[in-house]
Amino acid sequence: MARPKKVRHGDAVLTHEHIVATALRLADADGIRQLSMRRLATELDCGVMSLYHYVVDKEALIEALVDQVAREVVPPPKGVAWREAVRHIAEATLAAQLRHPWAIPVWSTSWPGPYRFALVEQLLDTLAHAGLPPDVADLGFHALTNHVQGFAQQRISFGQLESRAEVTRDRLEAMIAQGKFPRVAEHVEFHRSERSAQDEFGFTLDLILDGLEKFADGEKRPSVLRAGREDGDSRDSNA
Amino acid sequence: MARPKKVRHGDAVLTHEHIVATALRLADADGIRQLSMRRLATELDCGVMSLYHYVVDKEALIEALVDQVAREVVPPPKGVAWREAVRHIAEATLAAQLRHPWAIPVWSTSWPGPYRFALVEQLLDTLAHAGLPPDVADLGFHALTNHVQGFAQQRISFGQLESRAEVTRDRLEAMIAQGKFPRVAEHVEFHRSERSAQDEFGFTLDLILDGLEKFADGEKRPSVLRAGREDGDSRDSNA
DNA sequence: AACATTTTCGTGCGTTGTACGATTATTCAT
DNA sequence: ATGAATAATCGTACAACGCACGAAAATGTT
Repeated sequence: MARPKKVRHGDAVLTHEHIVATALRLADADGIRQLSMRRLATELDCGVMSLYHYVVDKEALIEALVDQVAREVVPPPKGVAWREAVRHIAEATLAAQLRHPWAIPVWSTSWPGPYRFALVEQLLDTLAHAGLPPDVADLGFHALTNHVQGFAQQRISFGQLESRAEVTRDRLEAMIAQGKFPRVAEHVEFHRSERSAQDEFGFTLDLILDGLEKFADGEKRPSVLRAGREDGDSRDSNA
Repeated sequence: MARPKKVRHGDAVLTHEHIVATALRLADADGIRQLSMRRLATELDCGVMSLYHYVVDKEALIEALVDQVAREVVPPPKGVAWREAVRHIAEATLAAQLRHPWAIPVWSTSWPGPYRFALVEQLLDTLAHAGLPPDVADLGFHALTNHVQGFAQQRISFGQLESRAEVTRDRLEAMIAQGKFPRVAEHVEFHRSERSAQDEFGFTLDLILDGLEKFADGEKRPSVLRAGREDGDSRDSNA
């Protein structure tokens, strides 16, 4: 009978929000690889299995974490032009991802939660009001999100390559020192230089937006795409 | 003294190539999540720790696996125009990734091996001969690779969403059924329709290439980028 | 007071990567 | 041929993981 008397160890009440918030803190601090259910339970001062009353499994937990990051993306002000709205969404999403680098690799992999759904809806809706043919809007959506996602990924990869992690850096230096990859060497040099501190993100963003805008209001027709869905923008948000 | 006599169980000789080839087969068959050192050793009919004589750790193994995928990308024929060369590289890379879907999430995450380095070099070199300002080439490189990577990612995500995995599909249906995301519903419908069977990949690829081409041979200057690196294409492959 | 429901969590199972050191096979100098 | 050095193989063991199961406690209801 030498059982511990109290069953609830922690002082605070255990809730979904509290669990997710704590997990988010741990992920921000030590990365997502260091986040285990055991560590999370220890941090929350509760038993491991208690967590499973609020979260079906670890995957669902991570989904919730990513969704919290998506939640940080503040929507653009109402009434701005579509290009500005898109730019706002893209930049805000990038910023949120860079604030939580661990989320970047899982962003596209994990199932989207409600906040990420809302974010997608927002971007799609913005593009739908841009006067683009529906097909172009659908494809443009992916072009834009791919840019954001890829840029974030590249940033952290190069970032952790440059800062610490001598092993990684030495490996790059060794590869370049072979002399077999002069263009890669130049490219790395470009990223190290101040030139690349310019608005790289905006450059490619504008490139995509310019490309899309050409299709606005019948100015140009998508050549590689078959005709279809000519209804235009008939359906509104509450139709 | 009841020790097993033979130490080498398998018949074939254990080499790095053999290990990587077998691991690749297992990954293709059951996905990378099912690939464990133990399973690999079992398949090779050797002890688990024997693997570590040829591979420093599992991460290095996976790097080698991804590099094998990069190896499958055949270079474009010599002498073709730069746009065709870029298109070739992009399409071949996409095809290789889709042949090994498990590699897609790890492609950007894992350290690049020699074959992926060569692939990067190839694309950079192609862009360097396109008459683009160096900065534009460097940024265009990322725009292109992000498109390939993102497209591949989206393809497998949507693919495994549509085929089996009823759970996942039901979750999407439930989200849409809420009626809060009409644009997402349309977008999913677009991807399900025949329209999206068109050359979506090429459309966005052309969009990027068109955008880049405007900067060729001084036709246009990058506006958001500060001047710099005006040397143009002075350095050749063997300078 | 008695019961039902929700919340908590200890125990244990199966699996993972890999550190350590022993064993065996191979090569080479003598 | 013989011994020593080197390379290759692998059994054992450890710490960590996600989580299934079912018991215990807390809380709510009547």
